[in-house]
Amino acid sequence: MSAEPTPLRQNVKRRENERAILAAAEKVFAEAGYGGATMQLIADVAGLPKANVHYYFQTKEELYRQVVSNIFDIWLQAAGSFDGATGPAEGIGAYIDAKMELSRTHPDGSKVWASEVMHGAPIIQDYLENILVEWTEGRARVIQGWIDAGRMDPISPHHLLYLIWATTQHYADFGHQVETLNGNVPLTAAQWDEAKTAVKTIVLKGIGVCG
Amino acid sequence: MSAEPTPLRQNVKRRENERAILAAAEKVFAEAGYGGATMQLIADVAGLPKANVHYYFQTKEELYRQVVSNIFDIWLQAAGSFDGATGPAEGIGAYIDAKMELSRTHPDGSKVWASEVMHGAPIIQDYLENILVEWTEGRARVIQGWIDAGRMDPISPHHLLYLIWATTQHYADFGHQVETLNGNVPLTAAQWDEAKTAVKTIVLKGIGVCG
DNA sequence: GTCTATACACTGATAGAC
DNA sequence: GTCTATCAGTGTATAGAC
Repeated sequence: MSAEPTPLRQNVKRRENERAILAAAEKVFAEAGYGGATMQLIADVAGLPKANVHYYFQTKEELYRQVVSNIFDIWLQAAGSFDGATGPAEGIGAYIDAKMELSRTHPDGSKVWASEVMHGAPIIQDYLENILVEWTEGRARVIQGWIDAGRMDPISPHHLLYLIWATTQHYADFGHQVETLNGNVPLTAAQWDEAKTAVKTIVLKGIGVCG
Repeated sequence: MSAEPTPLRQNVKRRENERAILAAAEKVFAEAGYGGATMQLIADVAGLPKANVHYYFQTKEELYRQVVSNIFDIWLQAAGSFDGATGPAEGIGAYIDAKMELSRTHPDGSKVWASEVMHGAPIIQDYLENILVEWTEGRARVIQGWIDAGRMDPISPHHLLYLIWATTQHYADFGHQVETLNGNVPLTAAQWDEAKTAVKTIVLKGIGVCG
């Protein structure tokens, strides 16, 4: 009934397995940290024997690096909200929305990223020093331009960005604490909207933009 | 020359060793996470044989619990800035200052706390559900009182607190990223003041308080 | 390509001499 | 109280049958 595995089929299987392993790894690394995560548990969550995980990703560190790398890419995509904005209200507002949405849909990725940075970014220091520095300086210049044009208050662009990163990612990284303070139930869709509105209201008004 | 160890002397030695172990543990747990930290490394940093660490703290988990517990206490002390404030400008401003100062002087503790919460607070969930919930609800009522009195904008107190926690702790938890974006050098005293001012400016203006 | 069995290193914890 | 030596358990990684 079933045909012999063709090269195409094998490639499909390979991609499926790699995706399953990466998804499982993101979850396990987020829940247990790099040191606490085990290849055995990642294999179990992915539904594969441990040796297969090592077949696709030779070492634990290589798998971890791939996970962190994927997260960083997603993170950078949200940065697009900044570009093509006609002013601070639109640009910063859309950026906050995008990052809040990422915290809602991708909490595990955010946690892995936070963990990596908290431990001194041993794996992705080169990303930080190159891509992130470049991105940050570019956006800081955009913000400074808005300030020079009198479209918002003279706030240090870097500290403004830190405040936005910290607050939006808090809903993912400290999601467990937020849930506990919410009576041990996850935020509802309405509460997520409330959070987005509260953050945007404070930030935009705080930098002197009407909204 | 030296006298026999008296009970007093032994107690002093005991306290010194415990303090050294706790300080080393905080540092190692912050840098490597719970799973990545080893009793051997903690012992080395503390300058003691590994067996001695086990003599004072029977298990790794017990030592970790003690570290997290200490951090939580320090965290709650900063909360005092809120009490006795005559209004939102003073209360929230002082609270931000206190939390920023904690991030500057106690970054390791902040990281351990963040790591613990990110992994679902397996050790200190009872603290969260009791002490933190109580503290948060109490302060939320204070803020709501200021709102009702027309002294600040009608912002959701919980989301305001999350924004303050996230932003102030970001300078500790993501200190490595901040440093990288600062040209690979730590923030100077002047830059810390700049950060404090930026955060307070955005938050206070953002909630409709003149300052 | 897939999976079982296993080598090898390391960790938390403890026993027992001092 | 202190420290050396060691055990039991677990982790990453791989060899080799299929």
